[in-house]
Amino acid sequence: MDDTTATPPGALRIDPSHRDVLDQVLDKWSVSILDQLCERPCRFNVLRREIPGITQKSLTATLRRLERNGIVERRVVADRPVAVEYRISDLGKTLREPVDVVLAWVTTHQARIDRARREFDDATEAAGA
Amino acid sequence: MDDTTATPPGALRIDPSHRDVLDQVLDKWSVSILDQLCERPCRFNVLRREIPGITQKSLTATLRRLERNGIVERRVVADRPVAVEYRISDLGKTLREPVDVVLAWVTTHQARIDRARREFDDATEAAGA
DNA sequence: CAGTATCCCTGTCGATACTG
DNA sequence: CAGTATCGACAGGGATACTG
Repeated sequence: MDDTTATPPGALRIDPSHRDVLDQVLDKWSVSILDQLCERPCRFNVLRREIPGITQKSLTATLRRLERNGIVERRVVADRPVAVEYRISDLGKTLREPVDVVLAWVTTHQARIDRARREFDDATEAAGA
Repeated sequence: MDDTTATPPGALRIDPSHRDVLDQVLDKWSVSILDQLCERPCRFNVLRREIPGITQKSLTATLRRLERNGIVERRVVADRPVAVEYRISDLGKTLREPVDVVLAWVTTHQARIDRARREFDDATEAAGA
């Protein structure tokens, strides 16, 4: 059945600038940071602790990139012992829904993807052997 | 204000396996291939032509990965002069909507993102100078 | 506390050449 | 036509050390 999944006429096509935005905003660590900052504003080391596996370097780089793209806001709270707070921007809030849609897709289809992978790997191995 | 930015109760959190799927399925070339195959099944060199900038190597690698994840199906059509057809799978069709949601987000907010980038770059440059 | 600076390693990507 | 094989260039990411 060529059901209604069939490509809607107005289907979107990707172009390099789209790619560029996706790379900057949906990369390895951005989604985790987004998750965290959607819950509450956070200081640097809180984010560091809440996101297992991330290094200072990657955290700094990702925060900078998200800040540059207007997704998060950086704000110096105190300066004696320096304190910096990151919070989600209004633009960033709008990103949450699309990301959740994608994550929901992953969750929904994960079992099927895993199965596909196993079958592929088995078939490949069998052929290769 | 500790407003209603407040995470909706059911908000999704990312985990490593989600990350892994996103990397395999929303990477540099996958979306373009998805776009193309959602329109019609294609042969290797047709895809190659339709997707500007992609190399054989990347096309092969991306198609294999998508095939492994059950997103596209590979099918040998003829074998005298070898002909191979790639088509979107049922699972792949379900990926289209989430991807379109993300692309729609990019399209909607691109101007704002561009502006944010310029402002950030200007501010950074001013500070750096 | 919140970074910056450096080194190094690995994976990725493109270009090129070759094959069934 | 549809790939595979190989190589060199390069960016991303981690570990470590240092700083205002």
